[in-house]
Amino acid sequence: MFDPASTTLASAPPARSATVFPINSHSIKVACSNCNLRELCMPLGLNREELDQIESVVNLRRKVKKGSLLFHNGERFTNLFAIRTGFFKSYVASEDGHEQVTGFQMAGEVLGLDGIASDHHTCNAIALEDAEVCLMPFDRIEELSRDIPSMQRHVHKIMSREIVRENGIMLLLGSMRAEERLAAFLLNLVDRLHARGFSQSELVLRMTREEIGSYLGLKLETVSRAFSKFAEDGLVEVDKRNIRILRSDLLRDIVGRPDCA
Amino acid sequence: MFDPASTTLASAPPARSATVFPINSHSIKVACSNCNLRELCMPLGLNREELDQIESVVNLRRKVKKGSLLFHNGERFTNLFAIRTGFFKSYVASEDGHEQVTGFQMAGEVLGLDGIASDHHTCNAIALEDAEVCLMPFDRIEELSRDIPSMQRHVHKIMSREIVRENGIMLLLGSMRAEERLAAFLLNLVDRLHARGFSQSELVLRMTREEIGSYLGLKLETVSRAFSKFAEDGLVEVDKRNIRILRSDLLRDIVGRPDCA
DNA sequence: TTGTGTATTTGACATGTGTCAACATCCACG
DNA sequence: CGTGGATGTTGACACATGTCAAATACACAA
Repeated sequence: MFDPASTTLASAPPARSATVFPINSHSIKVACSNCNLRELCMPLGLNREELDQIESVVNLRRKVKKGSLLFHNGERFTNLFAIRTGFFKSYVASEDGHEQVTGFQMAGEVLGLDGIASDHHTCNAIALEDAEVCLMPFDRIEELSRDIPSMQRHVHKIMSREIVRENGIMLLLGSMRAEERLAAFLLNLVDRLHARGFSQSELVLRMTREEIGSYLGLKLETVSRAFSKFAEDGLVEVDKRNIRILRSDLLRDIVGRPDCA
Repeated sequence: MFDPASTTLASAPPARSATVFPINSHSIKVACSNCNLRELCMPLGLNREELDQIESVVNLRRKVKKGSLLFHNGERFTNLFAIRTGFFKSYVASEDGHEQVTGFQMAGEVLGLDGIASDHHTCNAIALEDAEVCLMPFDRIEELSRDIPSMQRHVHKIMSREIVRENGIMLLLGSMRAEERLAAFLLNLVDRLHARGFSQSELVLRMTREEIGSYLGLKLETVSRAFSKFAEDGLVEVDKRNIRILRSDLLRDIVGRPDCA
């Protein structure tokens, strides 16, 4: 269970259908006021005028094909991106070419916060399925934050939430063993999907075993073995990337603490 | 018994002195305009009036004894803390009692950003030596950010920088081996100390091997062995917590290359 | 002084995960 | 339909790090 007060993300009412439906082939106008993800992206309790202001900022969408980059390390930072549909991974690369996945993002989540620090992105974001994002020019966000305190607070909370999330990942990477990591990962994913109106027990992985492994600090073979172990023990059913969670209680036991990543 | 905080960060004498004037045992007034850490805490290019505004926000200091908590998980969030003197660790704890150190913070750095997300802190911060911090009520920071765009940008950069830092730790924890982690850790520490006017090659560790290990996802014995290996290879001199870096070039090589042992 | 507790180092051994390899499966595309 | 490349599973083995234990040094209090 999640605590509805703790995060606006989790408290959002079901926003159905994160599957992709091509809207138009080019960038189009956005209407935040009609967007069913609004409560994930935007602060609550805005009046009509404030909503209009926001729509003047969030004025473009962009479609991102599966496998293509939304932004990359070194690119100049100008926009934050709110995911409308689709699924992304973000990752950093070390000099020797190793890739470390730093997160998987889904509808209603924000990408690009890393770029604020130096006006250039320091990581990469790639679409794991055809996706659509809303462009939010950051200087306009800052203007808006100066005018609308609830907007300002919202931006701060989104950034702080990312810091807290990464604290959780550090705990995971620093102290958990393979099966604990995978259990935490699955529970976190299914929680976030459930908050968006999807099943509590079934999910489709959009990423490879290797990408999961990179995120969890494991090799793909170890991830595969952990899946097999869970299946053997009757905790989950695994059919390629289709996962059904049978015993989330036992998964939670394995993690030791719920809701970490 | 004035002034325990004069035993500050490291072995070398501070070039840009971080020593404190004698102060009494409770919180006192602050003068940012005179603070030699201003360039770390504050945006550049503020005029007199803006500085006065800031000083009306950053109006209290607090002394923190070695070993005592600055804030803890669950505590209500009201302030950010700018470190004036001293050295902190921040950490999260899992239910089973395991502690994961999430960072070590020194003069000029900011603590408490985790609390913004939910109005409560989600980690703990403890002083590793007698310390002094400036209290910055966050609602006042937000007010100020609305009035002074360079302040707003500064706050955003500080938060983004923390996100980028944690991305780097994820890379470290997810893909580096013990000696690479320790090398990266030492280089990072000495860099930050050097930016504060301390030696490029000498440092005094304010944390135990166990705390280093927690931060790096290693056991204390592994940390100790890595230190011994570095010393044996002539990369560093290790005398308990006094470290002299002899070959930072080779340390850098170790960080960059994932196979060297 | 002596004693107690914490921190650190080092050795011997255990084990979880990585590495390498073989094989199966699936899907995109000719 | 094939067919080749990406993806996933599983086994055998290697090795980096964890675990356990002992010894040392030091700080601090009685």
